[in-house]
Amino acid sequence: MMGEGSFEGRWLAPEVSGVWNQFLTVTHRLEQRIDRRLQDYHGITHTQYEILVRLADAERSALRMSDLAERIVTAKSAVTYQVNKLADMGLVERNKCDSDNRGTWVALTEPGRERLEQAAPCILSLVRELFLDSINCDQARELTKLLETWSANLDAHDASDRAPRSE
Amino acid sequence: MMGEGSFEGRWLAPEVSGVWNQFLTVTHRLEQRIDRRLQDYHGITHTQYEILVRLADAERSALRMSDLAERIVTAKSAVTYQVNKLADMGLVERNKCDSDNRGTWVALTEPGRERLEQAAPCILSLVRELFLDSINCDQARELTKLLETWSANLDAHDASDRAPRSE
DNA sequence: TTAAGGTTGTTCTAAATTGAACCGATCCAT
DNA sequence: ATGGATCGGTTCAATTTAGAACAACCTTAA
Repeated sequence: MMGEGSFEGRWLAPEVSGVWNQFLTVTHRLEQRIDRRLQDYHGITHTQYEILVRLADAERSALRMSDLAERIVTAKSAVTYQVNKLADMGLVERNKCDSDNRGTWVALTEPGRERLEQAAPCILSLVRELFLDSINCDQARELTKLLETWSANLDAHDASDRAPRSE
Repeated sequence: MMGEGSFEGRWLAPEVSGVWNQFLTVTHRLEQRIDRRLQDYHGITHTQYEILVRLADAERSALRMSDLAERIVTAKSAVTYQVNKLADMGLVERNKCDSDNRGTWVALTEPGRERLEQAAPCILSLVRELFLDSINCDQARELTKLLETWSANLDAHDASDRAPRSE
């Protein structure tokens, strides 16, 4: 009734399914920790922080809404919501786009940059402490390779998604 | 103004910060994909699926609310909410706890087990396709080690959290 | 020019998640 | 025992998110 590959109630070799479970658990816990740290000490959520980071990394410290949505991997409506909040806080600025009247540029303001520069060291030290410091060079290389593979898998899966019954 | 270790607008060596960014992106995309697949084909969310999995893996296919909350890494109130929904769907059953009158046992029902056995192969094949198949044995070992380290880091950080100014 | 089709971003609604407040029940010192 | 702390779970309000519907705009091809 459980199909082949069953190991007394599991559907994956235990050591393998363990990796996946722990992966889920660890990622949840990491995000939770960062979120709490940001809210407690810097008054912004992780999503908002990610927006500030992406903006700071961008060309003229500005991005289009859709770009932003793609980079932080959320729905467009969520970006609208959060950008509005950030704009209310004065950390971000909305400007019309000249070349395309539909578009909006979101730009980091000076207070926004300051807030980011305040928060970043705090968060990065947390990321180091929890995540990066435990990785040696070989492992970093290996992990990078894995992440690229997973990313490519997702891209491939994206493509095949348009034709649902391609298997 | 940006502290030491600044690389033209970044606050971490580029290759290192890249790992973290991609880690965030990949985990989001993975979860998104699994969530969509579950909702489209099996009418449950990822959270609900995780609850069913944990129950199926548990002793007598039952767990206490708090246990459940800890295992799926969410707030207790979210568990109450989701268990109620699952109970309404008939996939799960709530029972009073004999030894502790405050407690509630959540148990997988027969329909619950059936639903899980329907969904699991679908999800596991997706997990394999996107995540596991790209990993060879060495990498799996390495990844397992990393996950355990991260987990331990989080535990340690938990402990030091009670004394906020322990640094 | 214009109509068709795709893109950009917002709005609206429903769902999910969190954290705080809360209530019984339990535990443990005295 | 009994009073105070703690635990297990629910309830409630506030925040966040996704998705669908929508309006405005752009592009292209006839």
